[in-house]
Amino acid sequence: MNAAEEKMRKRLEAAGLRPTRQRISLGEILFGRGDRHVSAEALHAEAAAAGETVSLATVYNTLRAFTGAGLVRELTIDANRVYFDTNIGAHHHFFDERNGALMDIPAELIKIDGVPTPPEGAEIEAIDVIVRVKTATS
Amino acid sequence: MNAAEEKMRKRLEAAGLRPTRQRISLGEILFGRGDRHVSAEALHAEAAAAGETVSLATVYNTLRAFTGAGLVRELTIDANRVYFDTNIGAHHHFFDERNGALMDIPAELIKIDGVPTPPEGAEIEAIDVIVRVKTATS
DNA sequence: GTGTTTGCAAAGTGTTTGCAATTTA
DNA sequence: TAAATTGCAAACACTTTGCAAACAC
Repeated sequence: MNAAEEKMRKRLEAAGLRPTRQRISLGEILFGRGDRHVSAEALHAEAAAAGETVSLATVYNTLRAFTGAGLVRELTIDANRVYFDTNIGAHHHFFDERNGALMDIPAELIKIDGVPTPPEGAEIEAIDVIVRVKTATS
Repeated sequence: MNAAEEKMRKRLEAAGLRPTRQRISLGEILFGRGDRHVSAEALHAEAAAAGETVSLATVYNTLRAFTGAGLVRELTIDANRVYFDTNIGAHHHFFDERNGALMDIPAELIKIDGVPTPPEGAEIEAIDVIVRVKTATS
């Protein structure tokens, strides 16, 4: 029995999710190597490349389940693709419009002042800072 | 000859766009009343409500043309819908996740410090701050 | 066993495209 | 008249859904 697999199984149980074969596989890919930003499509491809059999629908289901359980966070950065971020703490992003690359910016680095009081009855959920960059054309 | 229409015609010409009937109509709706945030679908509905005959495809074409000409700016805020902002100056946004409402925050109000140097060879295009709020459930 | 999850294929959204007809300069 | 624009319907890319079979507890 693989140790990483066992650990993932526990992590899913702790989050109240049934540790199915597919969720364990996807979890290992997502959380196995530091912070990641993935689209459903990309995760599906990675799973396939790793020899795991997981349908695209299940990848979507799983990512939604992980999001609901707080293991992962949805990012809105590109209008035609949902990204999921395995870093669930507060932080910001560099987004390279040329190639779609995303890079974390630790929350402590950026100081934001002067955010006005939200409209009557609204409460601030999150403050997202996206630094859009373009790499020079080669 | 409507004065507003004539003005819009000139504005389009100045931007290097042919002033077609459809572009003038859409332009008047977009720029006629202060800063606006619209989706293609919403603009199409508004045009229809105003009695203008414009196909949805043309609304998309026009918004793309306006974006290219710098009359309008694309906003990435919601993963399944593109918004266009008639305010092309630097500024930020409140976004109400409950009802999709968008509200401008003047750039001068918010001070951002500590943005790290972008990765090698990349240049900062824009810094977007999105303050996500939720109105209390009624 | 009972309720959950999977996976397929079909349906759904929002957006783009091909192309003939129309319009603009 | 030449080049750009329109509008329809079809094509697209991404995501969700319906439902029967497989699985977890």
